[in-house]
Amino acid sequence: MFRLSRITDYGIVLMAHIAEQEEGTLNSARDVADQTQLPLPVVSKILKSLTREGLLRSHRGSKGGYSLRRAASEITVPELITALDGPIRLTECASHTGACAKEPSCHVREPWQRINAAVEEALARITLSDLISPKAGQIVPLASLGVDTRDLDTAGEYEAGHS
Amino acid sequence: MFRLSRITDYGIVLMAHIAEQEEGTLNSARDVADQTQLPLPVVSKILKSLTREGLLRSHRGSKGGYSLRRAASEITVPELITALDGPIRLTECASHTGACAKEPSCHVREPWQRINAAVEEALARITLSDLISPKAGQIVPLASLGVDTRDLDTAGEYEAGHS
DNA sequence: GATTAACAGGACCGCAATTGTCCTGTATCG
DNA sequence: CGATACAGGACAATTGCGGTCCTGTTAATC
Repeated sequence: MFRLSRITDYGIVLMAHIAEQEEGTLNSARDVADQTQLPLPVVSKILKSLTREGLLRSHRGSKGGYSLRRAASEITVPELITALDGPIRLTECASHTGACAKEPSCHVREPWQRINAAVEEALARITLSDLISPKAGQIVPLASLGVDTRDLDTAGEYEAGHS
Repeated sequence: MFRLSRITDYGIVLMAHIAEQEEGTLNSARDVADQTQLPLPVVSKILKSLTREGLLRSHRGSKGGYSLRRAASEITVPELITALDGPIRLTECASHTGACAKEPSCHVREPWQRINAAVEEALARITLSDLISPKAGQIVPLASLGVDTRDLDTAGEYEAGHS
């Protein structure tokens, strides 16, 4: 099933929550768990991972907690996904060439690799701040993403299509 | 891990293979399995599913087999994914509203729904024929998809930044 | 009409991966 | 020194996927 793991789903919610707090706030796992209504152990685990991956900064001890390591506008969705889910690979052989014994007889690999890259690139245009700013709902990503299957050289003939 | 199921991966390979055959050819599961180097039981299972989902037409009996029900150029990637993997939902609540008890406290749902739609839309621009035509590798989809996170109207204030 | 080739539709099991919890450190604040 | 919080794993349980197989049913061929 084509979906993100629940951990990643949660992780993004948590990051968004932290990003919404005033800058400099230290968010304890407990607070975040309470406010997002997610179970504490899970929250704790995810925040630890995100810290390990360099997306959060942690402060130990009493009155400690987590805060963003970079500005929300500098953190992209694929970074979040990669941190929690591992690298984005829609198909098994999407990234590496030569990993599949059936490559000689398979004519689909290379196109898929491009599709994979394309999806990742599309997501990379969305930052954490896009997910939280109330405006973001309208401003929003990809609304009518200008993706085109046909030859890009002839992009002129592609209707500027907003939906 | 953010990926398609193996069944879907295989399914697309199989569909591409069938699409490559001369129109009107009846492809038996055995032939397809042989030529794609995939195990017959799996191939058989997948082809049956694809038939049930209306993407393939089947002919029973000796000398029977499968053929595309529609032209390859009319079959999109999300159709394939949906047929085998179910509807595209990057996150649990990406499609339906009201399924998550935490919605009131969650500020991320709506943006995610858009992202989901956007990814799907991006993939929808890719047809089966894009995956098989030898040119397609170059012409290719999405190569530098013109997706933009910021408001399209205010695109000016966004640093032209491609990475 | 008998035989064979192929699809139809499930039942079924084993493995793997994800979830979620818990426990034992270590650091920091008061 | 005590309380609070993060760090880092170990761990069990469930879920679902991947893959196989079996029993019909349909159609072509001899």
